[in-house]
Amino acid sequence: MAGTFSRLKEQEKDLRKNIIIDAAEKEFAAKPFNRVNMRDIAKNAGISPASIYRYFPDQQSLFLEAFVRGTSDIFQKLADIADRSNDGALKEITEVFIEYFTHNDQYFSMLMHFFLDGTVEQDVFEKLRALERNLLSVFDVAFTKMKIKGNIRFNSHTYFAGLVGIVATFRNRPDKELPDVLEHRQRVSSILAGHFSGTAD
Amino acid sequence: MAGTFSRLKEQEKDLRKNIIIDAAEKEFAAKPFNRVNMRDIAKNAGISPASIYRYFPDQQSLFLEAFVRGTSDIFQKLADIADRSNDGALKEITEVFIEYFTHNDQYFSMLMHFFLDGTVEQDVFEKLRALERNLLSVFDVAFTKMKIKGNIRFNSHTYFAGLVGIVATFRNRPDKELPDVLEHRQRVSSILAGHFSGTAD
DNA sequence: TGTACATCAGTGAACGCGCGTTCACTGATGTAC
DNA sequence: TGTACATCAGTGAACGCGCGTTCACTGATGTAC
Repeated sequence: MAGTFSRLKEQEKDLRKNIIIDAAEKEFAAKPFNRVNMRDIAKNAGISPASIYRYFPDQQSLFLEAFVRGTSDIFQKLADIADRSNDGALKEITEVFIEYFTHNDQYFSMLMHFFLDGTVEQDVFEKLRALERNLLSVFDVAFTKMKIKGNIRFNSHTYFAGLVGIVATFRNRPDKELPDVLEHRQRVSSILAGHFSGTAD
Repeated sequence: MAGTFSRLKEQEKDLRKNIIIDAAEKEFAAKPFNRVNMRDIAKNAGISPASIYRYFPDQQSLFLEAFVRGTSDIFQKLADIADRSNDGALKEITEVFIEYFTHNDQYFSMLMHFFLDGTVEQDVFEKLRALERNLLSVFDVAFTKMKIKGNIRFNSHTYFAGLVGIVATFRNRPDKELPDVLEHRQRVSSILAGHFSGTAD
């Protein structure tokens, strides 16, 4: 059957795509986002640079797919926490968010890059917007359960922006190791959570 | 007198430095930060690219000096507002901050670049840290006057991060014009201010 | 079972561009005597 | 007042590197008959 056959071929192609994304992720984990390049990804995947272009139209698409695949687990996890809790579990969501992006800074840098760069293509942009909406709705759930005063969605926006700002502002430095950065971010974000819970600390 | 003479020469040199910084600022205002280059700055200043290197050791130093000069007024203004107020004037500080960085996105992008890049040199980094401390102390003054509960400096950190996140997260888009972005940022930041004032809205 | 042809993954090398920075040089101005 | 020399701003052209992407080609596998 031609149908089954071409479906098989599609699956094989997807497998090979995933190998390239694996390689990209390894590169992202090994060095700062802005120094990851196609040659190194190819080398890491054991293929030639030109081959990548059989699977991805350009670099940006590859990066986006890596980002989406790499962050889907954590976004799902955050959604689950919010859904299952009675009180919104804002503190836990916050901690998990901070913990994840502290240990996976590559995705945070990528996100900031997409936000700040201004040269992202339309369809890439749309996909990111969809992701952002998903994430915001996690906070919507939390704030709804918390019965927060005022407009839910605006509060979600504000809170999300706050978390992004915390990760953007407190970063690795010559004198600061990762555990210290994590601790500081957790402390500061718990202050933020406190202000949004009505129980300042 | 050799003293006076060489002082005059120093002044002239500073004047010429400032002409280059003027040109850099014009470039920053005209296009996204990451597309500003030395050739265009030189062209804008009416000199050759090589000449810039008589006044600045490298691009990063020029950018930093442009940033410091370009933002010193607004930082001073924010400090004044906090100092002169009785209640800390958090709302006004917030509005001015958001308004400035919405209309001078080049400096915000530059700041984010310095934060996220990771390849900034030690002395550049130190100068930015000093600037950040200055800005944080503005919020310290405000929160002290507001008699906020908890650690003052940590609250300043949190609040500053929140504002940074708001500017980083809500940006110009194909479908969003500058006034809309400003309005949204103001609305969201006033929610943030509300949570830090104990009067949620 | 064999032959001509199509399809497609894969490749090394090269293209092309942007861009920070340096080079080797010119020309004006100041200084020593 | 004149001459040799030092200093320094300024320059056009080139260097050098990184890097995304494309080119022209090979070789394996599938298809038609």
